[in-house]
Amino acid sequence: MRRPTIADIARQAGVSKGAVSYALNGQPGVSEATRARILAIAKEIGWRPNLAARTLNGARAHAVGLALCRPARFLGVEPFFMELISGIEAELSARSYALLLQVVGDHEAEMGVYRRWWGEGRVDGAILVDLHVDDPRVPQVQEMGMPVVVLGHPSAAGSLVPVWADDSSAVRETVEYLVALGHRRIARVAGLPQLSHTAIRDRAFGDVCADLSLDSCPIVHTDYTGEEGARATRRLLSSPERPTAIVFDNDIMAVAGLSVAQEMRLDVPADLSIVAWDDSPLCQVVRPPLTVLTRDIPAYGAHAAQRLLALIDGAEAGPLEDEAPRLTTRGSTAPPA
Amino acid sequence: MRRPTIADIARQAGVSKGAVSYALNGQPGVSEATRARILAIAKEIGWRPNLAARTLNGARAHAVGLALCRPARFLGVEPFFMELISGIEAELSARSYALLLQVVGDHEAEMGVYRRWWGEGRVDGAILVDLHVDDPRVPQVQEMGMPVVVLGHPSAAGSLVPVWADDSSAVRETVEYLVALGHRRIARVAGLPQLSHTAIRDRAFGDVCADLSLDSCPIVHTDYTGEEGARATRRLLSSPERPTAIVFDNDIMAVAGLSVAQEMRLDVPADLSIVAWDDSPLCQVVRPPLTVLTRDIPAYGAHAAQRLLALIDGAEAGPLEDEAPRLTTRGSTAPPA
DNA sequence: CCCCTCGGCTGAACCGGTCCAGTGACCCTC
DNA sequence: GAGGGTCACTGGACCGGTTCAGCCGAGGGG
Repeated sequence: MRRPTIADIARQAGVSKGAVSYALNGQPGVSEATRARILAIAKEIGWRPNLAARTLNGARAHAVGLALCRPARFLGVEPFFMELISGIEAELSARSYALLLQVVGDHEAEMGVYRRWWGEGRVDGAILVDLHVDDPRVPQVQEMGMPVVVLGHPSAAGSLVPVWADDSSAVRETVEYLVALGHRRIARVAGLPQLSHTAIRDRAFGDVCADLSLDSCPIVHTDYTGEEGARATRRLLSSPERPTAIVFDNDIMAVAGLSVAQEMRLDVPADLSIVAWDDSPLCQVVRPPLTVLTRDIPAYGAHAAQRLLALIDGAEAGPLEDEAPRLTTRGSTAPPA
Repeated sequence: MRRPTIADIARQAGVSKGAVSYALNGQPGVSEATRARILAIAKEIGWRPNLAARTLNGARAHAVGLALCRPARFLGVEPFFMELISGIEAELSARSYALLLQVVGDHEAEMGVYRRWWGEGRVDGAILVDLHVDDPRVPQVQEMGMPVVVLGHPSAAGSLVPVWADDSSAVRETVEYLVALGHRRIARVAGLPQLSHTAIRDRAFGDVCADLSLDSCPIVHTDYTGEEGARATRRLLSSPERPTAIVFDNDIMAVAGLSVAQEMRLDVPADLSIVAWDDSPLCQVVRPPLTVLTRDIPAYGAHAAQRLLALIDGAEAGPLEDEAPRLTTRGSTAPPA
């Protein structure tokens, strides 16, 4: 049982392929009566447009690509990507676009994937995430001429369209809040130093600490895992200038830090205040529940997808600044004892 | 700058399109000298096969589909899907297959997605997850004639190829272990009751509790969220026949349960033992670290992808029983006080 | 020396759509 | 009633590959 084609419909309706094409695509060139007849036949025999045939005529592939370049075990850890993907999807599926996903090992492999997808006509565009400082992917995709939206700060996006949020102001808001509570020694447990958003947050943290002339404001870099988060916390809490507050770059490290504090018989929040970046069910489930920097990640993904679809449609798309992360206070922050 | 086609290569090499096609596909019909010349030109001008054109000739679409039918906020919570996807991908990308992903709201939408993908020739097959009891999707995809691998127990897979693990024996192993420690009142905080693996675990739990004539063995169903896990735990710990051990169906509920216990001034593991289903960094980060049922989820995904590719290649693929979850003991389980 | 075979290649059909030029039929208008 | 315009539709080229029938020339066997 072959899939029905427009030729089958044409034969049944007693018209030409061309007329069927017009009818099915809502284009002028057929009478309403004929159109209705053709649509009825198409429905009856269960006709679906063959995407390959359409694509071959220079039409869109109706798919966009996303290559994620983090080891599988890190991907699973953070809800971020799954939420991002569901946001992207919500937008794409409304327009019947598909998402092509690939998990790759490094940036070279990632570029290989994009080149292949683009070269094969499999995707109409892509979303670039996890920008690095001086990211080599930016000039490379620019050169490919593929429509691309970048999730990250405009300063790192070259001439690509960026969708971003103001992490700096979020960092500032957090530190100012902690200082208002009375903290003078605040530490930051950051993610991978080569990521551009880590650099931006690091700088903002340094700046605000200098502005407020804090006593100490160390930054420790990690790989986002709970183990490194725990180790960093242990190190910070063992130092002579022990911080009274720590801001973590993700939820899993914050929870690990909380465990370390409890292990060391420090009370949270009396002896140590904790702030996590990105809210997740996890943050609300532990005791005390964690004060967090909240982002609407699905919306972030949806906006990126919107911008990309606009770009694919040939529209001029400018950068989009999304809502900055908001501080949501819970039980893990308080004035130092 | 148009993408180069085989016609461009043919012109440059001074041969026909046909000859180029033979050369590029490693088929007989051209001399080795010509083949080398053609390959060199193809490489030089950066030729890539146009997938649409190939697909149009009845070739494979070189993509498989995966539609996930859980609300976005649940998806983000559990590392399961991200790990599963990375496992699937590892296998697919080795064969240059792409993964089409879509997050849908309900089973009807999911079937719509599969029908569209299959009808449009966008995918060569699909992977079905989260089987329900008497799942309507099973007969429907069977009817479509699309190659499909099911992640779930053979009893629910109809004539589709199942890839599964023996959850029953894992449940039994866990309960027997807890009983060996001295527990007589063991509860199970389960996931969505309509999921077929929940039903299987429920039955196994009931069976082993009966076999060992336990004093009480309540089951509470939840939606997998931390909140419901916490509520279920609170209810169980407030009952007159308070359990001394609880087995949770995922990690986030187990952590929520741990928090509830600590809130109620119960010591874990002295007053309450906790077991979580599926290991994750989270389980190792909390205090005490959680005893868990460990599965190699990426491998699970990889096996499903392997089976599916075999099916697509027209091979006869039988059911595949994957390794059963193993009990990994950590600090959250001990003899009752 | 002729015939046959076979390797190497060409030309064209084909996949399932889109889209453009062209063709009648019909209506309107002066 | 001739000219012009519009509408509904046809036929065929085309997208970029694959594949098949057939052609040509070289080499081998009788």
